[in-house]
Amino acid sequence: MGGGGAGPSIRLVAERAGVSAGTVSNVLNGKASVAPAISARVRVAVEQLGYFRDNRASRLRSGDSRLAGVIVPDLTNPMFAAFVSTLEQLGRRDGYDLVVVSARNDPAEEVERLRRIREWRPAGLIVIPCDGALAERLPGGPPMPLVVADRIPDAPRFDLVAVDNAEAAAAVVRHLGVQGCEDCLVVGTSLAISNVRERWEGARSAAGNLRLDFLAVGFDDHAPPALEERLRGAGRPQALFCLDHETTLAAYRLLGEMGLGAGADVAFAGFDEMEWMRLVAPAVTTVRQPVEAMAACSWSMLRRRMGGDAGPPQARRLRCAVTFRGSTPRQTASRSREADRTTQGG
Amino acid sequence: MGGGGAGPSIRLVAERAGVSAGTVSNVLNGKASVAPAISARVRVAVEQLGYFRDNRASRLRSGDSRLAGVIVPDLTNPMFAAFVSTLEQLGRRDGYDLVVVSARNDPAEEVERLRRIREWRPAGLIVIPCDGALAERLPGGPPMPLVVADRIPDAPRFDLVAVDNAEAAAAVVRHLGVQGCEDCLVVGTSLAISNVRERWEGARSAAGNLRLDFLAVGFDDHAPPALEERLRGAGRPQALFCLDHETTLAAYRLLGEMGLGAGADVAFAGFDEMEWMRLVAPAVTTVRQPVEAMAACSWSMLRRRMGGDAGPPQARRLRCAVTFRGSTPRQTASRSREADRTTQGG
DNA sequence: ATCGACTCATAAAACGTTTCACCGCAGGCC
DNA sequence: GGCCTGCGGTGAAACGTTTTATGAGTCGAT
Repeated sequence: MGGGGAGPSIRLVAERAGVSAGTVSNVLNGKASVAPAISARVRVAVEQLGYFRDNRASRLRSGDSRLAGVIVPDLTNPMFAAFVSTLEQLGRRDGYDLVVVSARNDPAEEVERLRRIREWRPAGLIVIPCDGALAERLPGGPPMPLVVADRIPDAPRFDLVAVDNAEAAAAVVRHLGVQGCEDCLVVGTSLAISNVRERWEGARSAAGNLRLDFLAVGFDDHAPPALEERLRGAGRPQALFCLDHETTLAAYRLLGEMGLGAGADVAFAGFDEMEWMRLVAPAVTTVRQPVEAMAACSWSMLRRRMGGDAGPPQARRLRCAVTFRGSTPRQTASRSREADRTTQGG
Repeated sequence: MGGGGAGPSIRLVAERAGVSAGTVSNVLNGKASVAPAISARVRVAVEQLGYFRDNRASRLRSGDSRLAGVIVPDLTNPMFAAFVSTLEQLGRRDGYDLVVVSARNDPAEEVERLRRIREWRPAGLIVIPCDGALAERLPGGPPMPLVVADRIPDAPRFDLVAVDNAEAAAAVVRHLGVQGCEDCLVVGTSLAISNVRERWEGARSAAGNLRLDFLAVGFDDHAPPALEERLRGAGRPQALFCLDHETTLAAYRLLGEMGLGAGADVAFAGFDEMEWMRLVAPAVTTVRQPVEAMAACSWSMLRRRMGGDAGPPQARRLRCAVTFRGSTPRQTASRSREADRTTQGG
């Protein structure tokens, strides 16, 4: 006995309590009514043997999966970590086990993870895709409840939860304009990510007579040379606006290494508020995404789907909060100096 | 037939390919040799039906679990996130699925998570306990391969991977002494956590004639009032040394809110290097823990246990790196001023 | 021609659980 | 006493897979 896995089986418990296996199951799951005396005997046997259920058999037999998969592009990104952490709490509250995996920003790994998760027969999936295009390279099988969060796949066949990227970016750009900025370099990892694309378009739509220029710097460059070049010398823009977590961090670090002061030498704004942005001086103007709300919204949508709702795909947009801080100061005094320097633009 | 979970069963594939279920299994797992013609037919059928294995049945039947559980106190702590992320990569490399859960710094939740994970019959567990005492309130059952990381349970019955806490803290304290500090307030969440305890003891052992004082501030206080009181007014210590991630962040934020400059008004050092510590001015002196190495070490120890090794528990200590930066400056010039202010201490 | 050895495929058993059909039995009612 | 109605328990089937014992067939050597 003892079997492959450790631990006693339900049959052993049944034998010890002098009842049948079905009765033990009924006691443990409360599905059918059991006489108090028997129930007590069973509980004692469970306690004595240290029995605990084998979910593999349990979930196999009862088609009820009570398992949900979560895939994020990168667990070390604090935003995604918060997302997962919130989901975990919600899942637990509703009696679901969560399988959390990170795709490490690699579409190939994403699809591989999806394959493996699927083999556990989850009741639903919440995915933050690492690439807009690859979100629909989902394994073919039967459609499974699926919520796509944060980043929008190219084909809108799924339930969707995201933030109001364009509006948030527009707010930042408008602010820069009001502060007197004349030109701004907008930086992001890649326009292949829907977030970055939407933010860039939102920024452009609100540019007014602020000159905008976009630069894609990719993921793994800590000090992107292309960016460094743009910040060096006479052509340096008055403002720098970073469209995602990675870029914001990399650019701010680069500014420091180049001896440029955020706010003083270059106005600086970014996405994805993190604690340090309030700790530095001057503090950094950022867009704060409502991660917890996004997680909660994703979970409730997924629950509805797992409950059997088969309506058409829904999309929800959550509003971001922009906090203006010292890193995007009024450009009055410095503008003349800057204008002098950037004669090439005139 | 579709059954409870979605997707076709292995029997359907077998029927379609005109073979038996066992043969399909053999083709898919390569355990026994199958004639090339049959193998091809089976693969075609698999492809056409979109078959994929049901791990619940698979792992149930073959006792092989190929599943490992990971429990950390808090996924939003970047150190633990990095730990998990590394583990995930290693697990995948070795063909293991990982179940990752966070205990949210709550021992009760930790034990509840452990219970639930256990029901999936994992082959092993890697735990960063949220509390030294509660690590051995493990569910009773049969002993399972288990590696405890980062924090040391009170009873050393398990394999253990941790860092050289005492030595790292001692290095920081020695540095403070050399810089001319006379008194230092040491802050940590709780001495119930072995890390904090070891660091505090290491600090004390290296104090020399530097006066040390310890303050426990708990977890959820963003601006711990007790700490604020100690930093206000005449009794303010010359140096502040924070013994863990949470405290370092909270204390640094508090300094800012109080208008005190780290380095200028109070020498400041902390544990758990994070990116912003290099971004602020002056940069923060910190102890960097080798998280990735800790994860790799945990995994290799667990693999050995899962492979059947039943030797006595082993313990490994990894070395931390201390980076001295501007937040712990030489106190020569300012010491006289400070001494003037802290007349009560003279 | 017979035997042994080897290769492949099959049918059935097993894993641990839940569910389903069934049955004994007590009690109330006619 | 016969009959219906529930209650509370049982044995067996089922979930989808892997494994094991078995057997059918081929080939080469005696």
